[in-house]
Parts: sequence; structure tokens; C-alpha cells
Amino acid sequence: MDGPACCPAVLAAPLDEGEAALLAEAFGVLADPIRLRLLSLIAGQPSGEVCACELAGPLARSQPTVSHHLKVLFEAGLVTRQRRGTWIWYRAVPERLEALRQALTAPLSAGAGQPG
Amino acid sequence: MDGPACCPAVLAAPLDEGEAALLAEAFGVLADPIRLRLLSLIAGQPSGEVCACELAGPLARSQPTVSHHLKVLFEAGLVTRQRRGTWIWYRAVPERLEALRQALTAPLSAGAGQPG
DNA sequence: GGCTTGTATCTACTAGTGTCAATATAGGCC
DNA sequence: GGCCTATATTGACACTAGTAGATACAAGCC
Repeated sequence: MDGPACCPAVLAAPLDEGEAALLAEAFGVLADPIRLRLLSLIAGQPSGEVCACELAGPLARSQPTVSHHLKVLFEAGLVTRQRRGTWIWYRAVPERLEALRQALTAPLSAGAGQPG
Repeated sequence: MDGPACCPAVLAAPLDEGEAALLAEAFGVLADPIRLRLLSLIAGQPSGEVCACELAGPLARSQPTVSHHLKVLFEAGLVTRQRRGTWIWYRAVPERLEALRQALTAPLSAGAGQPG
């Protein structure tokens, strides 16, 4: 199990367990088509924001389901929300996506989880 | 459910259902700490390749589990494998990561799934 | 105050996935 | 050939996560 004769002991441990867990969690947020479409819907607005009432319709999912995914995106820091009267408006947080993008560059240079 | 009075019908449908599904599947491959560590282990090799026998050890997972994750990475096109005598050597495919990275740029411009 | 609408949360169900033990396959060596 | 090692596959299990119905909360309007 530990490579007795096949190759030198390379493995400089590029990603430790904690870093990998954070990154995996972050990518897990993007690993859902509904959330990706929500994100693209929100980020694609010229005004930079969307009313939640506009999001449930085109996704062919129930209102609780969409709300659930919005919460996941929100807790991952990928979107923010702001109540404005009766409706709630969502905005994308491009820095979050940028951080994840960076993690794929080095190719996996860590530090792109959700620090806070 | 279709926004009767809250905001104009913006929503130019940035990501259609198929694109979102492909992207989500691709990100799902990265949404696992073991696979991320495997990828970083493989991609971080100076020689560009690693013997599979070197991968099971540092991950604290059984051999079948590591083999399973390597298969997922392989089928996602993120690594290639080559039998060389008794051992199997894995190589990273940086273009695949680059494609995913691009998908996070526009911010979600699609076309980064696994076409073939 | 009560009524209506928009959104979030709770709860339960179901499908998917990570895990390992057991087994199979492939290659080298005797 | 038989034996040993390296890797993949199968099967079963537990846990996670997506989904929707029911419900609760919040805000505007009468």
C-alpha cells in the first residue's frame, strides 16, 4: 500500500485535508444545475440584482425548492439578499466566484474556501 | 409565480437546462475532498505523472475507494491513465480544469462541460 | 385589526453518492 | 502452468442532499 518499489516517494502533500474539505464544499455549491442557473440568472442582470419572484418561474421548481437553493448560495457567500418592501432582491458576489476560479488555476492552490 | 408586478421580465435565460446540467456534473466531480487531493497530488508531480500505488497511502482511504475516485476523475476527463507493466500511471489534464475555470469567468458562460 | 401576497422554514420522502469488504482481472515472476 | 502483487469491479450499507407539501413569518393594503 505504500509503494515499496514502484516509484520514489514524491507526494509533497499539495492539498491538506482541511483545504480539500473547504474547496470541495465550495464546489459542491456549484454542483447543482438549479443553483448554477440561479447564479447565472442573478449575475446576468444588467441592474445587478433580481427579485426572487422572477427566479422561481423559469426554473420549473417549486417555491420552497428555489428558496432552499438561494439559501445555499447565500450561505456560501455567492449571493447577497436585501429585503425591499414586499420583495427580496438578490445580488451576485463576483469575488466569490473569482476565488473559486483562482483555486483551479494553480491548479489547486487552496485558500478559496469560505473563510468568513 | 411569474412576477405580476414586482419587476420587468428581464431574465434572458443565460444558462439553459442542458448547459447547467453539464456544468453541475463537472463541478460535482470537484466537490469531493478525496478527488481534489488526488488531483492536486497528480497534477503536482514534477514528472507530471504518478503511480497509483502512491495515491492510496496519503489519503486514508481504502484501495477500492481511491480506485473509485480515480475512475470518476478519469471519466470526467480530468486525468488520463497508462498501464506500464504492473503499475498504472496517472496524468492530469490541465485543459479540463482550464475549461471549468473559464466557466466561472463570464461568470457562467457554459460550454465547459464534458463534450466528449 | 383582518386579508392577501411574497418568501422562508419545517418535515418527510426519495435518489444519489461515498465507503469498504469481497471478488475479479491483469501483469510479472518462478 | 501456479503464485504473488497491483488495480478495478461488484455489492451492500449509511449518509447526504434535492424535492415538494404544509406551515410560519413578513410586509402591504383594506
